[in-house]
Amino acid sequence: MNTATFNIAAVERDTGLSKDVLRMWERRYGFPVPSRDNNGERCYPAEQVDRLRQIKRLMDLGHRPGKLIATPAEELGALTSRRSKQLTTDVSAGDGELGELLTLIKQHDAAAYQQAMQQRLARQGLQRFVQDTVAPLTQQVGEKWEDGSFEVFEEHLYTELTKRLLRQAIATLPGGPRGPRVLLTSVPEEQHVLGLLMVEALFALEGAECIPLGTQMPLLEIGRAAEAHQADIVALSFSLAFPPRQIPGLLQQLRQVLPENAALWAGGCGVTRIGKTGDAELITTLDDALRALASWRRQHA
Amino acid sequence: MNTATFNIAAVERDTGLSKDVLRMWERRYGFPVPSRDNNGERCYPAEQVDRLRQIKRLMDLGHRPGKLIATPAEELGALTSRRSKQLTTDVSAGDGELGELLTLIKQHDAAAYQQAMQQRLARQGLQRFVQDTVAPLTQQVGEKWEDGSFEVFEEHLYTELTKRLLRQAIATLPGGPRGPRVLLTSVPEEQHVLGLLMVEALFALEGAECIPLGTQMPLLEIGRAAEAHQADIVALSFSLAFPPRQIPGLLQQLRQVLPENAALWAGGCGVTRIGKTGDAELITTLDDALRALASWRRQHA
DNA sequence: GTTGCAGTTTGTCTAGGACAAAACAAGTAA
DNA sequence: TTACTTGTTTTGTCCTAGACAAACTGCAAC
Repeated sequence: MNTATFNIAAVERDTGLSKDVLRMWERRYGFPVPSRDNNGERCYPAEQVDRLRQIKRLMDLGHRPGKLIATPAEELGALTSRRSKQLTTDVSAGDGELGELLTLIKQHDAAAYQQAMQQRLARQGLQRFVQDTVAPLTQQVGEKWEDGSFEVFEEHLYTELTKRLLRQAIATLPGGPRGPRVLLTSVPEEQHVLGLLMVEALFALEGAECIPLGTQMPLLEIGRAAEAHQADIVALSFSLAFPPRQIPGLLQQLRQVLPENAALWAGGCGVTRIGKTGDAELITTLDDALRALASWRRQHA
Repeated sequence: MNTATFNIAAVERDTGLSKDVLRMWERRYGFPVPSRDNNGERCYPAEQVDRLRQIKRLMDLGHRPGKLIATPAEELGALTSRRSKQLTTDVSAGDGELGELLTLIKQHDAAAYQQAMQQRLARQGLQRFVQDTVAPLTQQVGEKWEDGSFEVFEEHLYTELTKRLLRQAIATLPGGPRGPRVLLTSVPEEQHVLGLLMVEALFALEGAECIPLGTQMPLLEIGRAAEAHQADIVALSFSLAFPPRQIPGLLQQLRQVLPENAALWAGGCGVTRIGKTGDAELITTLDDALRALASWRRQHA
């Protein structure tokens, strides 16, 4: 089976590599080399799509395409595991329980995972649950995915179940009449929402009024929403997969459509890769976010 | 303000119109006509981006670009309201309470909306809540958005809050050891999840075992997930915004990577616009979904 | 009505060229 | 050693312009 072939649009959808890039690589590196259909259009076999996704994964980790494409398939796996093992060990060493949670996901046992997490939440309280469980767990799932020991769909399952837990926990919190009004969202193309939910949980605990708008808001709409909700802070999230080149321009454009008195905060792993900018405050960790909130309150006391 | 200009990538992000289409329209229809920067690259002013989004909205409704672009801006609004008013009236006439819920969203009063919905859920029970409240409400929000009386961010707020309610309700249901195992997800580029959640709620009520994988799964990964979870049914959702041309090929490819004995169901407004296919069962309404489930059970009794 | 057939509209693909921004390497200064 | 500057290579994105197939329209015949 798996004799299906993919046209260039399908490959773009499935790998996240733009058509331009796919054609450019073919021209420059001689990979991928799809066959052609009757109209002379590219037909990618499934195996090339898989390899492309693996390469994209490594690129998001900081590797460069020229080298990856030159590397034979067998060595690709080795590349990653070497790099992320050192990361994984010092994170997971401290808390073997996280490993058990990961195992439940790996076994696709949704019910057991949810139960274990519920218990943890009850034991730790929401703040520590977010900081000591969800955050490192997400980190590790990311690493497992990077080194290939988690499939994409396993990461999706983790994300989906964890989203539900966090949302449920947030729903039980009282609305915060106290702190600033924080509008939480992400730009189009950026679909990762776990980071936003973690921040929302922490902010809601601090009594801030969070307005979750989900992901993928067009820039002009973010501006309108900020105005309509009279938001004090607009918080955006960028994941590692988001093209870093676009971020600075994007923040600049957003700054221009936002009300003067609204603060713009940009967080997530994606912003660690860009330099400082005058348009937005960059927030790289959950602690940073709490610090930023405290600092905002001091300035607006 | 709003003197910011957008490059072609930003416009693609914000409107959902591909770079190819943007350039083609410029060539053919003479709109949009962006200015150029020092490198000769296109710079779109904010107002053109807004008009493009409006046009895209109407296209998703079935209008054709050639005519829309020829229509002056003032008339665009009229086009839509005329078309959807007749729809709205016969839906909302029966239940004025839905109007109140819409008003709460329009006033951006998240807390009051959530409370009202919680009450409704308690009163109606989950099944009727989904079928008689969430489904028509979603329909109406879509129409309000189409005719411009809802902003995008208001639709997002509705979606986000309603997602939370449904997920919370689903979480309280016991896992179903009885029915088929249903894997719920959507393909990359398809981010709408409310429809999937509604189906999940109904199926979970029927005792089926639902495996929610969130949205945007690459095709090959859907195949792997179906195998790993031993899914009996793979249920996909397509919204109106999803390019209809891609759907048939996509279902065909998916059918090829799916285990033989797994059924493939495709639902959502998006599939109403494509013809019958041998690769998947098309499901256009929530009732259809329940019928399909009952039918599956009869065949596998 | 609806079925079939031309004609028109529309999106997507193709090709290759150009260029700027990012990443790297090497050399120099503290 | 570290920290900074400089030149070079790598890489993605944008550009133009042409071709074609699929989808839709309108008209005619049944």
